[in-house]
Amino acid sequence: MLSIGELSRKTGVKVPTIRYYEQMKLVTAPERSEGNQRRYSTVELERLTFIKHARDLGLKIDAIRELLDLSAHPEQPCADANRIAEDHLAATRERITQLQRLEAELMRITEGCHGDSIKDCYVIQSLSDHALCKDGH
Amino acid sequence: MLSIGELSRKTGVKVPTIRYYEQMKLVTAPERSEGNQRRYSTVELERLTFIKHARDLGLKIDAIRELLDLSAHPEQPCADANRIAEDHLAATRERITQLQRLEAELMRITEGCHGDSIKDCYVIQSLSDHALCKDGH
DNA sequence: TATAATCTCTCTAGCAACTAGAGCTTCAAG
DNA sequence: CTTGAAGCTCTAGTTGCTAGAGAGATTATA
Repeated sequence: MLSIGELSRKTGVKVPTIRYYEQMKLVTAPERSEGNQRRYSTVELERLTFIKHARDLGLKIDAIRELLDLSAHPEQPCADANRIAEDHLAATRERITQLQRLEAELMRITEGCHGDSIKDCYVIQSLSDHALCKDGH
Repeated sequence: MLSIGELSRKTGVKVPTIRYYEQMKLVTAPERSEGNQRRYSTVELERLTFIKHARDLGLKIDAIRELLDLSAHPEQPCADANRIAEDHLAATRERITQLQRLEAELMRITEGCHGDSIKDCYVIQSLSDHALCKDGH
């Protein structure tokens, strides 16, 4: 039986976050000690490891909840689990593309500045005047 | 003189967001009509355009406030403005790298799944067992 | 000028996913 | 048996908005 602190150390999930997940019903409320402290078994350790890993991958709480529900029904087809992962992959790719566009513009802005006082600072000008941008964002 | 709705249409910033920015002191409280409605001049239009552009680039409210303060002092050196933009560029690049690592792992996970029921679904397994990951995240 | 349709006003509350702190109780080591 | 760390519940704060209630203002048309 693990205390919440030990569970935290083993999973890398902070103590208040574990309690938050319990509130959000991502993890079920564990047994309690005589003095009302949480005591976890390896079942909960595994479940929380799963959650941590999924969160590190950027999955939203709702998506994780869905995956946990799915994994509770081992005989069902896994198309749904795949769909969740693929949706997230697509969203991740889109976000990367978007950030790369921003990177390009930020480079242009920071490299373009050769004035030395604000009144002819390219950074400030670029932000004021959208027409200086190369692409429409 | 523009009403808040007109300002919204011209800048692409939603009406409640404009009021929110006023509360956050990103834009100063404008004049009011007889009947207490906000009336904006082109000064505010430009300022809000600046803000919108910076937000689209992903800059945080605090960074934007700093840039606005800087642009109010045209005779000061623009090194600070450059630093803000460069900091943001660095953060953006880091985020891209991070997302690319996630993309790789998500690909591995979704492509690896050839089972047809949850009990041997690679997606679920990968999330449960961190050891299946190639890199340490 | 009356009236209807559309804006706008303030205020409060909610979102995601936590984090921080107050004030208290319990546990484990020596 | 004491003491200090860890745990408990509860509330409120974070960021950048968004939604809704219920009231008042403005504008276009009849």
